[in-house]
Amino acid sequence: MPAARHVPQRLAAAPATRPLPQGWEEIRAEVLARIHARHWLPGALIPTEEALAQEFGCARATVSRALRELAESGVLERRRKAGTRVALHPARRATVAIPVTRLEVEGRGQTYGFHLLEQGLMVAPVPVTAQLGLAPATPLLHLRTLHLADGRPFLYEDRWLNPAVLPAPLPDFTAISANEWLVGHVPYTTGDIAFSAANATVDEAAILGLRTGTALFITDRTTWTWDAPVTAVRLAYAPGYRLHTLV
Amino acid sequence: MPAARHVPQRLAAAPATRPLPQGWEEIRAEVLARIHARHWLPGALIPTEEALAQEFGCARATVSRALRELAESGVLERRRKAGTRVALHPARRATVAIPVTRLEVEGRGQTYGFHLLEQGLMVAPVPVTAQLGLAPATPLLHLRTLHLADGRPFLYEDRWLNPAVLPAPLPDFTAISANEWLVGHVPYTTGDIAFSAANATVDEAAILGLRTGTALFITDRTTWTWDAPVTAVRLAYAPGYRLHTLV
DNA sequence: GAGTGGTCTAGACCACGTT
DNA sequence: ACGTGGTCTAGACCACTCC
Repeated sequence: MPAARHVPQRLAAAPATRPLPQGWEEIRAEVLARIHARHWLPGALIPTEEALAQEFGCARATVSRALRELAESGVLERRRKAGTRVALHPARRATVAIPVTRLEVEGRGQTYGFHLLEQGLMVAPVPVTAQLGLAPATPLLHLRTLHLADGRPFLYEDRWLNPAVLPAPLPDFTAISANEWLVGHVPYTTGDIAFSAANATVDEAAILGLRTGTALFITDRTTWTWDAPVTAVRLAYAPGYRLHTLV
Repeated sequence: MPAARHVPQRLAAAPATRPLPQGWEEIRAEVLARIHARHWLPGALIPTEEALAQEFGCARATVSRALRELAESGVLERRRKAGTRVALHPARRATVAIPVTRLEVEGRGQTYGFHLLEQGLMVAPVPVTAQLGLAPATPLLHLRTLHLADGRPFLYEDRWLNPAVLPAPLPDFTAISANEWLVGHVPYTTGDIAFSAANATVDEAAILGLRTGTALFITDRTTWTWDAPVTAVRLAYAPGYRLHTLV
């Protein structure tokens, strides 16, 4: 909880108000409450940081922190000079965690395992090189891995690695999954992730032990380190997988 | 860009270093660069805020902002007294935007439309009431809506609304979609979202104009206002839909 | 030009968790 | 107990953008 020292009293006190919000978290809650109470309507301008700071008897920076968080979660829209508005079309933002597969499995209390199905340097299909922004004929390291939970197929991973940007001694990918080695050895800075659904192909069904056509949850990820592409990977999850938002 | 005034010069200047990072964004980039250069290894302690502030010649609050952002995105792990470490198992966090369906369609340059397929007050299935934390026999408002893009099926929405918490004059849901009315009239404070894949049922296939068994991208959302449940909704997207992360 | 948010500073107190 | 991050303050300058 925030400190309550040095609290300047409002001179123009509203009669019998509830206690002032303390700290940026309570201010954020208070603003949300006013929006929810339809005291501040969608699209409406809310008071300036300075006005709110005066009302709450705190520094402007504290109000700023609260409003910034709300703007980052899509509740408010802020522009200099124009002020702060309640979002009219709240494209709410949600955060998802993308853990290493081993931890994802172990987090469910299951035993993790994996099989490297294929490994080889080869020319990638054009969609892959295009996605990575590489010349069409660039040879890439292709790894296909089946991840297991309690010995049962959990996730089929089809990965292309750019050998040009990998640190020198490549590991034995039958001993450590590419997934896990990468996060420890190529901390990435940017990436793009897309989620979708697809019917299992004949190959995917065979690998995952499913009937052809089973609906699979798909994650496509492209990873970059500064400006060099590192890896493009497609993850196909066995049925039952659900990706949850945080909090 | 941040201000560069009042920059205290480092007394113990390292010889011929590159210019100091200016502002919290550049500091964040510098920290990321050191991690990426494997100067700071996964699991390792990095200097304290105070030490970095001294090194960069800025206030501690500026370093704090940069490190906080990195912690929020999963790159660093911070604990009081224990200090700040490079995340050993970086469960990277990604943010997705959840817009109103109409805007999602219009954002693709397509024309939006919808049909209300069913509307009625009825006892919800047990999984739904359980998900909302309501008594099993609670009557809920059930809405089934088909959203269209350029006249073609885009999204099938199966929604349960808690009438007890809705503002008094309910709209004509054939004129405004529940999706859109809710965001304008019941700003929510919390919610849980899960993404998954499922084969289209016979009904879903008929509604969306697909073959039974087609893989659908599913979003399940539960929404609360403070502590009262508002709505539980299942969205089934027509094939081709991809959910992208921001940035 | 002027108003608003965005950032920075220097200092301070506090909460938490390791020791 | 003590070190580290978390937060707050009061003031300042700046960037952006609307008028």
